[in-house]
Amino acid sequence: MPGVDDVDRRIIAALRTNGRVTYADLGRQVGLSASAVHERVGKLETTGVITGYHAVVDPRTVGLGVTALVGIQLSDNGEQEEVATSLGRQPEVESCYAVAGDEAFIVKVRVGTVDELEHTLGRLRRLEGVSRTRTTVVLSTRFEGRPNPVEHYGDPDVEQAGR
Amino acid sequence: MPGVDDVDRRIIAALRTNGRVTYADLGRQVGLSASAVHERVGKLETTGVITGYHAVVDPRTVGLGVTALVGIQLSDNGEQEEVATSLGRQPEVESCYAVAGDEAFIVKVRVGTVDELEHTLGRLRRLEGVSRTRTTVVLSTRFEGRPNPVEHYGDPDVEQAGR
DNA sequence: TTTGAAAGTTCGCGCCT
DNA sequence: AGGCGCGAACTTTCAAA
Repeated sequence: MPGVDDVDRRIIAALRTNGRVTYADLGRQVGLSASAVHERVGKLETTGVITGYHAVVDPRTVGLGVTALVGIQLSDNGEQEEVATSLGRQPEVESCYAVAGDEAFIVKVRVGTVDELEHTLGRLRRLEGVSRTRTTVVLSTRFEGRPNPVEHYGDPDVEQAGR
Repeated sequence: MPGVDDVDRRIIAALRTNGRVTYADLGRQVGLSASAVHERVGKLETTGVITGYHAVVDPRTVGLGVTALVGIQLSDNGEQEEVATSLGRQPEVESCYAVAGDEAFIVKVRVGTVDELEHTLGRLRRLEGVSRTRTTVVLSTRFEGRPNPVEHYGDPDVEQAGR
């Protein structure tokens, strides 16, 4: 588990910005041959730094115009792991974070209509181990999943030592 | 602004799962020639259905091990649009949602350490137009940005009619 | 939408530093 | 180790039908 060096960071930044750049282009951007970049990207993938490449779709264009953030409280005997698993089975739940505070999870839900939201919330509330939900409706997404700028990528070791 | 048809939906699903598939492969998956797929994907891009392709990076491996969800309250004279713009200028703020409720925004922040989180929160609180922040620290990310299953993609018109 | 063909890309391998 | 260049196979990206 080696360090991610400076060239890797620039490769990562480029791939976060455009996940479909060719290795040839990437090489031009970072000043390496296509084969060298190919090799490095392969290593970043197998070491788990890059976990995948995904097209991002405007949810409204595919009938998912309603987004909500939902806090999930466990019941007294609620098992955190089991609830997490159940949440993972709900297709409307796009992201799931275990959080500090009196809620066990905050999840992001995407559905087509408020009708559907009502349905989905009912389903979440009825999951084994869940006592309460608290829903915040998203009115508009200003920006989302923005690639963090390059200068914010660092070697984890350096980060921990240096502050 | 035409409808997204069934083949488009399958193309979208494939590209959400693997944003780097070749058009040739895509064509095999959906039963079309590479050029036909190429044409369709180009159309999906220019009509704003597909907004981009991004590599997904494990934040921990690039020194961003701390995530928090932060609610932002406006001060009495706080201008929503201006605050949104300011939030967009903070590189630690990865996503920003305008929400219903007594907070104007909920943002997702990523930093390297809790020290840095303290710093970033101080900065957010001091932004023109912001009165309060309320921070929820993420303990673990169970899953994030999961591609919604295909059966959840639909023609927006059909969705609205059909429920 | 398909075919066809030129230009460009991927990706393994061996050599070089 | 890691980068480079080669080369065969494959992919992209046109135009024509």
